[in-house]
Amino acid sequence: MSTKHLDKIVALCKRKGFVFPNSEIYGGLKASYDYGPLGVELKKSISEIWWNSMTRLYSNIVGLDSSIMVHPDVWEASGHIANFNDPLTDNKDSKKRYRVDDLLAQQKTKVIDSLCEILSIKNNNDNETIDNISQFLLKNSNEWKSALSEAGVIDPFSGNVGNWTEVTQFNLMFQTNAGPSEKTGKSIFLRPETAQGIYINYLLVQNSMRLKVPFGIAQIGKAFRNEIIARNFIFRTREFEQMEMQYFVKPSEDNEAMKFWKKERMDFFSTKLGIDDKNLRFHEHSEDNLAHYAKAAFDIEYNFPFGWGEIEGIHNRTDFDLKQHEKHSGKNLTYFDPIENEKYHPYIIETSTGLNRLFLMVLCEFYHEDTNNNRTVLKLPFDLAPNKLVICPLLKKDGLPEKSNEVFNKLSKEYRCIYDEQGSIGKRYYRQDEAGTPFGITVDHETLENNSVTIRERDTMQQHRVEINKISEFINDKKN
RNA sequence: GCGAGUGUAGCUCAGCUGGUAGAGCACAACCUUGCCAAGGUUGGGGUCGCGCGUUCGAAUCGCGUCACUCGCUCCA
Repeated sequence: MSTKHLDKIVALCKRKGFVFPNSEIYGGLKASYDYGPLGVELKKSISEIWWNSMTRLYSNIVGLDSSIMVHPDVWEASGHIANFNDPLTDNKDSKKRYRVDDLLAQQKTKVIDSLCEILSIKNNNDNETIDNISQFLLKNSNEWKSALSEAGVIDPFSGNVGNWTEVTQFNLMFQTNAGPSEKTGKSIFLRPETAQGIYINYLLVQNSMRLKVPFGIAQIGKAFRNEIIARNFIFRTREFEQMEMQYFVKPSEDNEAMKFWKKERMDFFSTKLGIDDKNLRFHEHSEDNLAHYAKAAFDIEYNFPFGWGEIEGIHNRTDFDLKQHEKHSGKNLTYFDPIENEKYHPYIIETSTGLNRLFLMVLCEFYHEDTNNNRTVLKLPFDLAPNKLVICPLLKKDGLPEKSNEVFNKLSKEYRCIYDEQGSIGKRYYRQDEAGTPFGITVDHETLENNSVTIRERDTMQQHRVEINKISEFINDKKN
């Protein structure tokens, strides 16, 4: 596979109505995409398969749909605000990026002296002075664009004075105001992950459903991250859809639960979505690479045309989040275990996957170029295909369109069907191959005599003669 | 965010050193066609990403901007 391959998928997505660039008539909006008529069906199919498998296959997992906007203190508690508010600068020469306070802490005193002089900041030769400098540079970045270079701030990587960019701050979270007036409105954030909505509701869910540990809460919803860079089509976008399941366990049983979910989630991709094992692998986060809340973390990665990329994270978040929310809210968030007769904060095993990434994965996995027959085929499994059947009159005359409409009306009650009478029959088959439609039903003159049609299979191009009232039976038998 | 490259019809692209926009495919109508694309006729569709500038005149040159691709960087 190659990048060329991805380009072809992007082109197919636009051509056939899977994915369009957002705001295209205005020149586009970076890393923002819209899902077209076929795309919305595929996306829904994937999320339905996930939702059904989570909430039906496991009797101790229930669903939730929490709101995108929550009390701002939630993000204080979760660590999202504290961990992402550092002023940064880039050295254009070495192309390295630094936190300004870290960078200044590594400078000789004369550099700090000189900075204080340039900026007229009181110099106490301490960390506070460094903080003052970096905050000042952040607030006045326009005026003092070149202050760092002027003062001779050294790049520890190159050992030379850096060619520094103006100091900027990256905010992961989208911030806005609740209430129509900016003055009186409260500052709120669009959620950067759906998980927190589960944590703050976990006791309400547990009580209302009379759940006992271990139990899980599943949720599908949009999340927003102000990514510094967004690349690779819909792989990393600022607005995206998460499918998360947070599993609450006895702290002593966390390792076992991790093991269980690692296997379950890997199986999901291979058996439920039909992804080839050789395109899937685990990636374990090394200890010094773990997020601030995690004890252990595994990613499931897929072999995309642009390389291996994360499609799901399975993390042991311990009791970090619940304890944080307890601390910040002042409410008791312990779970009472009636069997052990004790109270504790459950450990949380998180399985978190990105719907948009699965969408891209599915397209990459099932995109095929059939060079023998000179056609492009999207070999989507039946359950994922946006349209299941295409109904075609062999010819656009002799009452065949009318008969086809009858067949269409009958079958569309059961399957998502599409009707096509335009062009030669072969062309119509090929058109639908590219859109992933698994079966073609063709009405011909014989149909008028004995009510039988031709069913043509997308992947093998084989044809079968089937009576109209046995079509469902045939398809249900053949579809997987 | 930094660096490099790209941006002409829905798609893939042509358009040499500046002189009033082209092809193939796709799409639509009619004909042809009796089961696997590319047969015929006709037609719709582009202020050449956007803006400013240089010029008598710019798709073609310059600057800016937006978007995409690649590398670096970042990634709760």
